Amino acid sequence: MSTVAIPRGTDTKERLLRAAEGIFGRHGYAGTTLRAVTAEAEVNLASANYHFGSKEALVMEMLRQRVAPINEERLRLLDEAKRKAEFGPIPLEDILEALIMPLGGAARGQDGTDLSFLQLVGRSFSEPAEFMRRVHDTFFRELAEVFMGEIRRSCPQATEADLWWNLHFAINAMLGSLSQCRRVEAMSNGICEAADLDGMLNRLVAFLANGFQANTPPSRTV
Amino acid sequence: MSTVAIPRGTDTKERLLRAAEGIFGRHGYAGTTLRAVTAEAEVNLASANYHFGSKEALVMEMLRQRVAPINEERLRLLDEAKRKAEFGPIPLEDILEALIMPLGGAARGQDGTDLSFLQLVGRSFSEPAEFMRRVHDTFFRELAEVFMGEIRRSCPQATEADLWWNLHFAINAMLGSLSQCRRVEAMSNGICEAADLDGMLNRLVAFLANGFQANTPPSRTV
DNA sequence: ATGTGTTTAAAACATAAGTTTGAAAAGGCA
DNA sequence: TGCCTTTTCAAACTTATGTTTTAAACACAT
Repeated sequence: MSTVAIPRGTDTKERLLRAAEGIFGRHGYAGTTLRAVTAEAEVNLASANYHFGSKEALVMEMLRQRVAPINEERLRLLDEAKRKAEFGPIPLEDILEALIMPLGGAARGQDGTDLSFLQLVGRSFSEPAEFMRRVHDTFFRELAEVFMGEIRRSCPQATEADLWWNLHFAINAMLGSLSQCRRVEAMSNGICEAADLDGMLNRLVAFLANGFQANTPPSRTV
Repeated sequence: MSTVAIPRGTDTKERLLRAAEGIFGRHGYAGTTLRAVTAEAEVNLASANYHFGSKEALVMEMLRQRVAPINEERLRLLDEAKRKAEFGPIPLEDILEALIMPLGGAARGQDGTDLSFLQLVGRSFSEPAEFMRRVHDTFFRELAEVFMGEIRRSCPQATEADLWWNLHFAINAMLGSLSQCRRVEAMSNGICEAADLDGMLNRLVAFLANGFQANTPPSRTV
């Protein structure tokens, strides 16, 4: 049932964060019970509240530690692409790569690929819990603005509405597809392999880069 | 807090299904409590178990009643497109329209556009609850096969892996984007309007049709 | 060694939620 | 009307879960 056991000797706070990560990824916020987390972490139930104050605070801290480095890497890659483009418009594909590829790096732990981490990121977006919305605003609103700035420069012919809609589609395709990547294996009867992270991410980037080139046609009746 | 009140006179079973619909859409499966549902339906708490046997059965029945007509409409549109193409390969855009447009019709109730219905559909995909996975397999596995059959005929040059991955991206973009369509309004500071259902769906179809044309490039290192 | 602040432990508490129960009310039919 | 079935209702039951409490164990400086 559980994933790789958390090594003994690790201090309690760290063990809690690690256990929360796996359980949140697999079962979502509501399904993350402190009893399950403390059991997997092999620590006492009360220690969760002792160290973090509340379940919300524990999950928030876990997300912060996991998401912050990814966003830093995203901005770093975006900056790198900017310099590569000599501060002119960045090719859209490079922008999307900067957004997407850091997720691959983060999912590749020391003990192989951890797909439940991708679920975790996806859930942080789709969770209905009210406080998760705040979480997301905290971590992603500013990032979206920065990326939108570059996208705008790269697609001068598109309207603002076009760009925001396309970014919306891209973000949701990214989070949904990665979060649910196990499903494509089942659907395709094993032809697609989610464990091939690079393959998956490259396909995703190509798909979204193409999608972005859609100049939205005028509304038509269906 | 609640949406439009459910008209009195409606029989209990119907009231429960309608209330469950709105609450499930807004708060997900775990957040759908029988107490909240029966309160919104203005019926007694015990009636949920009396009429449906369990919370799972109530939600399942609600989903069945909502999803089944959509899938029928999807197959009808696909068939229509097939005949329009004189039983040759169907244009990819038409296939995607058959998949997506019925969601718009379903979200347009008698009292205006009901965006929470789109959330409902999206959640039925992303919910971590184990039984929701079964729900989904029940309703969508066969549908995916049928659509894949047509997609395959329309893209003879692509590999099976290409097609399944692209379909995966498209489905997740569709469900995620529609489910979270409120967010694009916030992100764009009101430039994008989710209430304009036709506009949103047309943009989505265009985006995905373009994305599908991505011939996945060979894996490259990043 | 002793005292002090920190961490862990077991148990209890309070609340929320799915379900069950038994009686009352409503509906239908001879 | 009288009888039977179906439905509604209020209340209780059971379990799950976040949180708190109190004491013991521990770490470490004096």
